[in-house]
Amino acid sequence: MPELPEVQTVIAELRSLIIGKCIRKIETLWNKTLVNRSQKSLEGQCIRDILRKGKYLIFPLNESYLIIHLRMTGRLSFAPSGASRIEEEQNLNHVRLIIHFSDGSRLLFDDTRKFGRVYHVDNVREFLQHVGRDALNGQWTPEEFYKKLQGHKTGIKAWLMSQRFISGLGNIYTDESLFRANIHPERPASSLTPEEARRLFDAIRFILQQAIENMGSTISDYRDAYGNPGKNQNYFKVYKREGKPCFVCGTPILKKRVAGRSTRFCPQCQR
DNA sequence: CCATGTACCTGAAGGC
DNA sequence: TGCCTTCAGGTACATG
Repeated sequence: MPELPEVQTVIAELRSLIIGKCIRKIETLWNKTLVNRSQKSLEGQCIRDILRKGKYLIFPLNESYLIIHLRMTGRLSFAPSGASRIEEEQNLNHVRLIIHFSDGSRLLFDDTRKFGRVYHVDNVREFLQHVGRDALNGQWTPEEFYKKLQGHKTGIKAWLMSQRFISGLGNIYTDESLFRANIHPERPASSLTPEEARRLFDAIRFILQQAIENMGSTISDYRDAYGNPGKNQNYFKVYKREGKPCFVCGTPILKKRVAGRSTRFCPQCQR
């Protein structure tokens, strides 16, 4: 489910809700959700900050780190102290883990499909070393983006989705970015011209920032930390629009399996 | 290195 | 209504 904009939206909200709070207890309701790779105790440690790299949420604690990946249906919901019926109010029917804070408030991790994970680690750098630089990291330049494409004959969609070179893009925003840049999803990554690479670079930033302004996209499961859906699904140009006319040229949008995923694109506009 | 398939899970939607 | 298949915002791992 959540890609970079959805994770960013949740983080922005959690920032004012849980930074500074201290963990009283972690309650696991599905044992595979929590992956503990640290010898430190979580109890008594406090949330010092909330960071993000790609789709990973990073919570620095006093002596270790909690790292969360929401995968397809993961959802984080904050329950203030005294909010005893938040599960019913927000339709949290698949709560897998609860962080109980010392002030009585809670952070609930709900995850229908059980793919999401909460990792407890000592070394973030080591844990995320195979994840490429975040798509919205200010260090990116179009020139560097172009250079990274070189030597990779794999399709541009697979390249963007791998998370190894640039992180944060999933199925929705990859398709939306490639449409905006007029680039066919099966083009070999290294075949992009410097001009095309710049168009794609600009398109990625536009698409992601627009989605963040719209509080993410809700297809079915995604909700923010307050249980509210996003609005960005109203701005899709190709995602879920197969068979409908392209907004630019009128040609029906195609749906095709690319890089193992359903891929939507305009065969006329994207070359 | 690269592409493809499978596994992990649940539930919604569509076909019959 | 019910049964069966397919599909879904993701990633890791095995296989050619």
